[in-house]
Amino acid sequence: MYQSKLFTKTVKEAPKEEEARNAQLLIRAGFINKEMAGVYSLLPMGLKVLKKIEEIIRYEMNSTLKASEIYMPALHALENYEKTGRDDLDILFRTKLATGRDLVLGQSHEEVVVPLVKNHLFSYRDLPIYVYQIQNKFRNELRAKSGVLRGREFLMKDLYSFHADEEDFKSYYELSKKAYKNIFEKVGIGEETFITFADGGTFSKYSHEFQTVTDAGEDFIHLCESCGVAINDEIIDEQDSCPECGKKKKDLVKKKAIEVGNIFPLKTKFSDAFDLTFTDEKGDEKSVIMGCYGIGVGRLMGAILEVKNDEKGMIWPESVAPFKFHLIPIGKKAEKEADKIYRNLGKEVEVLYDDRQVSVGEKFADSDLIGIPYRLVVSEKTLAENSVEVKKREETVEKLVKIEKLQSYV
RNA sequence: CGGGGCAUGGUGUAACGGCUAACAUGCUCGCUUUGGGAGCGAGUGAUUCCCGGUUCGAAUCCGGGUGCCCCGACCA
Repeated sequence: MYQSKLFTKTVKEAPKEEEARNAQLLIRAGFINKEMAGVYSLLPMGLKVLKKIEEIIRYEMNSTLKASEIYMPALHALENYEKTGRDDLDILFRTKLATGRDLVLGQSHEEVVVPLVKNHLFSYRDLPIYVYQIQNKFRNELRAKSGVLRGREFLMKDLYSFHADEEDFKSYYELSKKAYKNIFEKVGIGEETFITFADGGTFSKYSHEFQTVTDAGEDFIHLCESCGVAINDEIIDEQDSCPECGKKKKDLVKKKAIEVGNIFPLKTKFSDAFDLTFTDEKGDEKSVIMGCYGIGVGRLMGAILEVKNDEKGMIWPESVAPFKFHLIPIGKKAEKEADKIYRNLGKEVEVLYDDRQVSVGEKFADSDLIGIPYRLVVSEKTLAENSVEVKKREETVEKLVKIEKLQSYV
């Protein structure tokens, strides 16, 4: 893409109202626009990053977890929440139809997916069922905070599983841990992200969260460094030791972290609320066992950024970067060759081509801010060697690479 | 929702109750310049968040709103 065609601009200083590192960088680089507290527009490069994260999630949902993607509405009937007892949640955005019927904006989709599945589930032969969606959620938070980490409208992946018995649920739940681990590794924060025992609510001992260690986080976890599992601070008082390997509580390390994912055994809480049942092999009617599995997609983008940045700007992992290469010509004489390189590389990978007539310093500063993995500089100097200077964003060393060898980086 | 802070061109900041609200940056035009946010010149851009009050006079003081940020509470 030609940088001159990008309608967004970078700015030197973030608005002073943003203190969160993720919001400062995303706004300075023109990835997002703030509409109000906790509500952001996604601009071209921000959207590209988000779409890449979505695709990584989709792949794991489809291939590892064999789930089917659907898309449910944001407008929900309040009646459904009366059935599950969640109609008094204070984070619900409430609204009405013109006819007066009470509605809420969806903050989660159990109240929609269970009646939906009820229309398609009758026999044990129909089970298990796995459905997921990637969709905006609305939560009327008393306090939005930390940039994109806690918004009032935000993109979320939510998966719901339906099982005939506890064993079948259990094995799927374990598989979901694996899928989640794959996702966080692929987006580049595998080393900082830990599965964490958390409160299971009234009907399960535990749920599990995926917590990314960063000072920007709003949770505290107690990390067991021997087995790489953590315990959420909210349940630490009930524990004597690591539930995974038995290491003593006093040897766990307390860290600040952000919850990027959560998986939750629901037992029959929601299926019972809507009489979601099936007929088993013996002809008996039984309740369906459920699980739900969430990932905050926008929050994940923010969490990646909190982990991957330096004083100059963002450092995107290649898997989610808006572009792979940032091509920068210096001087009139380099432009012709840069055009040619852009045409060749651009056929195979995403290249942001800085074709703007601005000073070198500005190009470099913007390049560091935007944080594309590979910076390619073409100048009279490099052309004398028939080369291009290649620099990885996360490294300080540059090296000259012959133009014909550039293909090996694709 | 409890506590604290802030609000001035697009952005970042300045201005004793008193002159035409200043500076930087941005943007426009011209010249110049191309290996780290370049230089010179000329322009442009503001209902000082809103409503009310005090005063001869309010960006500045007072009252009430609203918005934003931070701490806490909350977070199936």
